[in-house]
Amino acid sequence: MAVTISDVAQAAGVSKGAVSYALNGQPGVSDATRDRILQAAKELGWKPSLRAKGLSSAKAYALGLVVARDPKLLGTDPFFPAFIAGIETTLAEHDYTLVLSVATAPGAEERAYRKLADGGRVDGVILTDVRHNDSRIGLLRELKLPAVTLNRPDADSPFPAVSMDDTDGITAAVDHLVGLGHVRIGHVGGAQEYIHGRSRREAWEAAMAKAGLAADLFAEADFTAPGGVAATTELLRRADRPTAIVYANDLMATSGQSYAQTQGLTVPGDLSVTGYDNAEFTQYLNPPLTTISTDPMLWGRAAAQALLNQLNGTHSGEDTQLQAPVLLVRASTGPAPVPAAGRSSPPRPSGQPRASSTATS
Amino acid sequence: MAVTISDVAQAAGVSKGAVSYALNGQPGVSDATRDRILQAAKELGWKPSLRAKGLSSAKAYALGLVVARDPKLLGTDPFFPAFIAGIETTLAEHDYTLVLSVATAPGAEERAYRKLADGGRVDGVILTDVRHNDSRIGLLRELKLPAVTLNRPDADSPFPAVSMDDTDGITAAVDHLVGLGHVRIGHVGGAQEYIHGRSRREAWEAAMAKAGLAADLFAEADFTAPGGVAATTELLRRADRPTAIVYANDLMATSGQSYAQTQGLTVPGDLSVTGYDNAEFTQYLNPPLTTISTDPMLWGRAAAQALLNQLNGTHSGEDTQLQAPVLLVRASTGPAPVPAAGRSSPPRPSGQPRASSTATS
DNA sequence: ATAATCAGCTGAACCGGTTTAGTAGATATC
DNA sequence: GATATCTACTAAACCGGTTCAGCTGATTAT
Repeated sequence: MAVTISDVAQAAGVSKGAVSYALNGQPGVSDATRDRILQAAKELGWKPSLRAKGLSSAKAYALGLVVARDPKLLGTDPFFPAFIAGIETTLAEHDYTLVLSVATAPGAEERAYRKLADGGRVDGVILTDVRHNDSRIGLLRELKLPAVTLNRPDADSPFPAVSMDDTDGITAAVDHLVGLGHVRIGHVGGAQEYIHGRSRREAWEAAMAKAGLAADLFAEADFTAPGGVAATTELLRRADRPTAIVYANDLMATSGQSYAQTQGLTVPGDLSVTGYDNAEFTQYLNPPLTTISTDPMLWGRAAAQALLNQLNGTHSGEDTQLQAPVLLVRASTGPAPVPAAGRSSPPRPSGQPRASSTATS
Repeated sequence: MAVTISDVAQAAGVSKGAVSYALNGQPGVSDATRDRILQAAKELGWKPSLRAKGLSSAKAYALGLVVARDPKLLGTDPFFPAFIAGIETTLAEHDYTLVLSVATAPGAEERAYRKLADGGRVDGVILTDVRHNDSRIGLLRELKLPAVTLNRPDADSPFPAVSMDDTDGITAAVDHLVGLGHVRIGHVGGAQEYIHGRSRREAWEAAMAKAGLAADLFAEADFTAPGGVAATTELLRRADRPTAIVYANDLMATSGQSYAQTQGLTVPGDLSVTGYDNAEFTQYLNPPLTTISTDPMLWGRAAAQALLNQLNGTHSGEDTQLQAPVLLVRASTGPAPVPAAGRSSPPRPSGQPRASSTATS
């Protein structure tokens, strides 16, 4: 087998304990001896066994992430890969690893958390996609598994939260559309079961109210592409159909925009569209999508850091608030269409940051 | 602390060893005693510590996956999430977990493998995105870390491979285009450093040769959207520019198609386009993308299974060959344009299934 | 009837670290 | 000069499982 602490101890002519002290920078060995031990360790190429370390120190040196999504949807969501990359950048500095669990079948999610907790495979977990009255926070409490949540749950939660407010982005999108002269601005929401589905809807409602507009063009969907089509269909069928739709994510915006086009509407001529997430492919759509650019990688970094802080006791007790995402204006939004009857002055695209190259004339 | 094997032993009135035998279904205890022990274990809610188990049995009960990609690209690639979900479905049955590592910085990849190997955090790894003369197989050999590779490396590899041949899909795409009357069929390849970048190119060349056509319209890209634009630009600038392009993945096809449209070409009127992967968003493009539908989830299942088989010694020694992906014909491919006699300007947008509302005129 | 075998169990060693209790020798204290 | 204190270390217990050697009492073979 591989070289163990005993081999190193023997080579350096000391006891196992001394090697342990030397390695971990603890007092109890003289500098001279420490150097000798470290030298021997290096020569033998000793890497302390994480398993043994974990057994005696009762730590797993791993964090867990359970992703509960339809794998079909998963593949389309740009959030997780970047988020995970962010987690990794933090973990790389603290020799922790990430244990990832994907729960696709119903009920698999709870089993996944139990699996991580039971054998002591992880020291804590990061909770994403927090739901309304999320049952997982009770579960984790029962399992005595430390955690951080992405955004603060609406139910009472003992866990620190790392939040990225989506209000500002949605507000900016609505304001942008209002500035373009739109008054019938719809919203295709994500599943309202998710708190980010809710908060985006509420942000839309608040922004509409602030502009003195009625927030009555709402259709709930489920963050999926087909869901986006269905919700868009519903909104466009209405007599007072919207001239602009704020979607709760890019995938729904993409499929909604595409659907509108197949119905003979031009984007943004007849319908302006905004997304959320800034998935890379959205800038290659036709037209490129105006969307809200989040930073999932930063979120991952911060979440992992918050969890590690909690584990080693340096948690501040405060929630972490990350910088709010910003609106990215592209060509899928344009001036509101002029009512066919009276050719009254259409609102000019006032001081747009970037020219909408595909604006209908 | 939690309940341990000793607690169970005491409760059942037996020794620790007996509990271990009973739990693992090994001989050495009578059925009656076994039942009594399992009963006691259940009542106490005992979950054997993975850490302790791992220490004595010298196993980590975890598999590793190192993903080395630009996080930007990662988020757009539908492959990994589904692939990981596939791995999970296998692991869920074998109480193993998945340790995921994302290496973004250069050099981080090797460090990631070493990190997984050194502490004994994983029992084996799955190698994706195999490269030409991949240095990782030597590294893993050195680290004595069992592995399986996705597709067989071109360098000599001691590890079993789980392969999904991409020849058939590309061949089908080319045949499809040939059947539509195309003769100038280009290929935008992925980075040729990757063996799947190469094999797709070779498949294209072979299919072209089979059809008696010259395979001279090749442009190498890097699987990214901007890369796809650059390669498409290059191909379309040529005097003998292609009437159809076979892209090595969906992302490049998406950006390439979008670029062609901004240049005034209609798809598929002037240019037919095929992708590879069947990312979900591709069916919501305008026009929906003809692509090759792979099954990353199945691949993940199979790869994890092959690795587990290798670990417990039941590996057959044979590579696993998965079912080849199939061509999915959508609206981005159509009949080859008839060469306009006198004019060199692009033909009129002929009967498009959906109007390209934003074509610059 | 005695030896050989075997099922069923126990006690202890072991995996590779951490940590505690204890000790020898040097230094400080009075 | 005797005692207390401190430094630098060692030996051993410990984490929670697995596994091996050995012991017992019953069954089978001769």
